[in-house]
Amino acid sequence: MASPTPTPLNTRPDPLTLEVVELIGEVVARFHEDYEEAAAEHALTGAQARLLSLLCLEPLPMRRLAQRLKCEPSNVTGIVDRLEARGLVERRPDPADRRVKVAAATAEGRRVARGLRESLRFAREPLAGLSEAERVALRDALRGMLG
Amino acid sequence: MASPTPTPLNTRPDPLTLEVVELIGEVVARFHEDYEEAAAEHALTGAQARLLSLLCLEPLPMRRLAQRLKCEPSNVTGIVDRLEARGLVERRPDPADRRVKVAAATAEGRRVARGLRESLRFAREPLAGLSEAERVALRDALRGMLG
DNA sequence: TATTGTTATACTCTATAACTATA
DNA sequence: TATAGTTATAGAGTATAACAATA
Repeated sequence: MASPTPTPLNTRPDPLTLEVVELIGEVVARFHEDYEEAAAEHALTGAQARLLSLLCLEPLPMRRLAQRLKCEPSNVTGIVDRLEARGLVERRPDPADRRVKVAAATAEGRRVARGLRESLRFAREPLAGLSEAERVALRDALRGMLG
Repeated sequence: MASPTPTPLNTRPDPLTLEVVELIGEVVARFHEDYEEAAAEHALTGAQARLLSLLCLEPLPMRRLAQRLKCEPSNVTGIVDRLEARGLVERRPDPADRRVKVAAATAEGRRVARGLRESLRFAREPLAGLSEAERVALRDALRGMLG
């Protein structure tokens, strides 16, 4: 029997799906703008802000950091260098494996990261305009998208 | 009287809002990954892909292009240079103002942009997993967010 | 031998400032 | 004089390849 699934992968999406794609693109663009702007307010680049935020959750070896940021390990060296020069991050030896260097946020780094989170207006303000029911619907739809 | 508005700007967001913010961040990250990957499949950088996509909607003077991309006009010169070298974009004189150069996608540029759009899996596939009602709810919530 | 982090290199994107050709 | 586009310059992110230290 024919499947009732909406938007099969190899046919054209329906107008509703197209509009949602368009809207997601706009949200993504605004979110990014807002993130870069918030980072700049703290004299950080986007990459630096993302790395610092990751390290505020837990210290990570350089290699792992590269995996999380989805970039080459060689890039992480420079980003950590610049954050370390500002005292926001430090490199610690791993006693279990002397090849490994574990990057960790300093107290100052965590302070800056907190300020960064609080600067993120867009992710919060427009949400304030939604009713609780709308936010629940949005949450469920987003969960569904992320599988 | 106390306002019943959810998430006033200068207080901590409630857990629901926090989760939605988290989810939006993930969607944004995945969307971006997907976009960069699709661009790379066509030997384009993200910036080149965005500029080319804009020009497929309508030709634009360099200055306007910079405004749309939210970057300095001097950057647009290089991006258009690289796309022009590959025959995907061309610069046309503006008869009304000889200072202006209008950038336009070539037929080949439009072909590449079409392939690019079709490569954007993430924006479409996860949506296919949502019911029509969920997609409507998502659309309305996104519209609400964008004001 | 394999792995971790780094260095060296080259390219792109970015902003700033100075230049040119028009207006 | 003001504006459109460019050039020149410098900093940052990115990938690739080669390297040292360690496993």
